Amino acid sequence: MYERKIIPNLNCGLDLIGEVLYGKWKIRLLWFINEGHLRPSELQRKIPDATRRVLNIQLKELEEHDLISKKIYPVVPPKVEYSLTELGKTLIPIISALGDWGDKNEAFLRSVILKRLKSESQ
Amino acid sequence: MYERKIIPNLNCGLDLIGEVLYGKWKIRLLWFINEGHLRPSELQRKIPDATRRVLNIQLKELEEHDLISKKIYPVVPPKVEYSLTELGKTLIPIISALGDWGDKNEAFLRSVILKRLKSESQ
DNA sequence: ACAATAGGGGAAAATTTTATCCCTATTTGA
DNA sequence: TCAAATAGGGATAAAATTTTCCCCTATTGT
Repeated sequence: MYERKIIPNLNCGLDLIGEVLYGKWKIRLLWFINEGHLRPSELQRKIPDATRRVLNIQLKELEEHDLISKKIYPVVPPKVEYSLTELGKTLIPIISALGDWGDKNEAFLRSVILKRLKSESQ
Repeated sequence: MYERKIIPNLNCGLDLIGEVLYGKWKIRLLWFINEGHLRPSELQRKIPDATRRVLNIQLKELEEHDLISKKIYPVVPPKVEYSLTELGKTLIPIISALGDWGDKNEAFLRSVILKRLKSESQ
């Protein structure tokens, strides 16, 4: 596992939530788990742009930060189900607000983001 | 400027907001600008852990995404003031909710984050 | 025997982000 | 005359994250 060389700041609430939510796929993982897609393979289907590997890594981090919990069923082939912890559930309204904001401003955001990407590659 | 090789997905609201808020200091920048710290040097004092350089870069991105606007006063020494755009202002309640969540769970979050950092470097 | 299924992980490469260092310019004050 | 304040940028290095590639487990069904 990668060992950080720069110790993160944990001064304020924003630092703390940043530390547990920073990760390209984490918010989506929480969202889809909340929607009932509990198994790793389902999550992979919902997030096809991420590789299995990253999803595993980010799921593990979410678990270590106690936002989700993992249940392993002792069957073959293996079955695993994730679920939100109580703490994780309290994030859902916030994630929902984030998604709503993005949806509401969808057209505008898409245009400014694309404009910037184009000017980058001029 | 860095040119991305992987084109970001812009499918849903979460993708879009992620694209404009992803950046280590962006949320704090928006927050402090909202609090009335408008000038680059003030923002640097509020966020001493970031270098001038990164703040400039992230401020520019926020500006290109139309979350903040920049006013340059033609004086010497130079004076610059940022302010939230109407769109930027609509993010404040969400950022506030993020910070509140972090504050409310401060003790717990700090402990799980530190536990994970330690186990990393075992 | 062997593929399919469902889950997972190590190592290294690639990508992206952030940090460091060194420059520019102008005016005020010591 | 020289430092401080104020804002900014280029080049490069370092750090962090994500992706790619290949490997493993064990059982069931063909």
